Amino acid sequence: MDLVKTARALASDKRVRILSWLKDPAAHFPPQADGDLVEDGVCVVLIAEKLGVSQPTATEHLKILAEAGFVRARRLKQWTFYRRDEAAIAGIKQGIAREL
Amino acid sequence: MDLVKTARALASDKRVRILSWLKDPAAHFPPQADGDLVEDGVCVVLIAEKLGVSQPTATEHLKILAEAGFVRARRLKQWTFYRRDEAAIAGIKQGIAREL
DNA sequence: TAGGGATATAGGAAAATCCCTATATGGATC
DNA sequence: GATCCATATAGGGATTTTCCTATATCCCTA
Repeated sequence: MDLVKTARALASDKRVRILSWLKDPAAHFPPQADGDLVEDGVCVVLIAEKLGVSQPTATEHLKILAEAGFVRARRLKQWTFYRRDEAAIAGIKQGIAREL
Repeated sequence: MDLVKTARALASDKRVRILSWLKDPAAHFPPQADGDLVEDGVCVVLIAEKLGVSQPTATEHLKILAEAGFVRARRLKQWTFYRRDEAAIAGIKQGIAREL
């Protein structure tokens, strides 16, 4: 586990909020026409709107979270849905507990 | 616990290395004339040298670690010694496990 | 295959971080 | 009190991060 890379991903209020929202997507986002909020994840546009940033900025934040292992992207039709990777996050927590 | 502040403190290779060295100061630093490495902590100059940065830069890194709760400063004579705050770090680990 | 919607990439401006030198401060000692 | 050593603070340059607009790409649908 790369502790610095993990920490950098969490060193942003916006990224931490995304992670928090994705714990319970149905409580934080409206239903989607395609893609189940819980099963498939939340689409980039919804995250960008709730975050109050442009779509490219949201994409960039999600990319950083994905590269650190916190979330996974799933492409369905023309949308990309992001959801938490709970198994990876559990591993990250263990890694932090071990290395800190 | 402020997750973003904690993450920012860890979002630097140099600060993570300091934290790691301070787990076992005697294994990483030479004996000090004043101040016990384990009891009192490690003086700023030794940390700056090992880190390969100037003294003010080391001071800045240590300040960031201290403000996030990872280390504590102890002033003895004209030296400032830094040591890990294990109780606080345990709390940080719990906080991360809870909030992530 | 033409059109359109969603996402990704490119490029650049603004802000934050990192690290330096110079200097101020704090405290011990002569 | 004068001096010296360790640390803290000030100020500034270089790099990185953040976020935007414009545009390219991907993929569905007509």
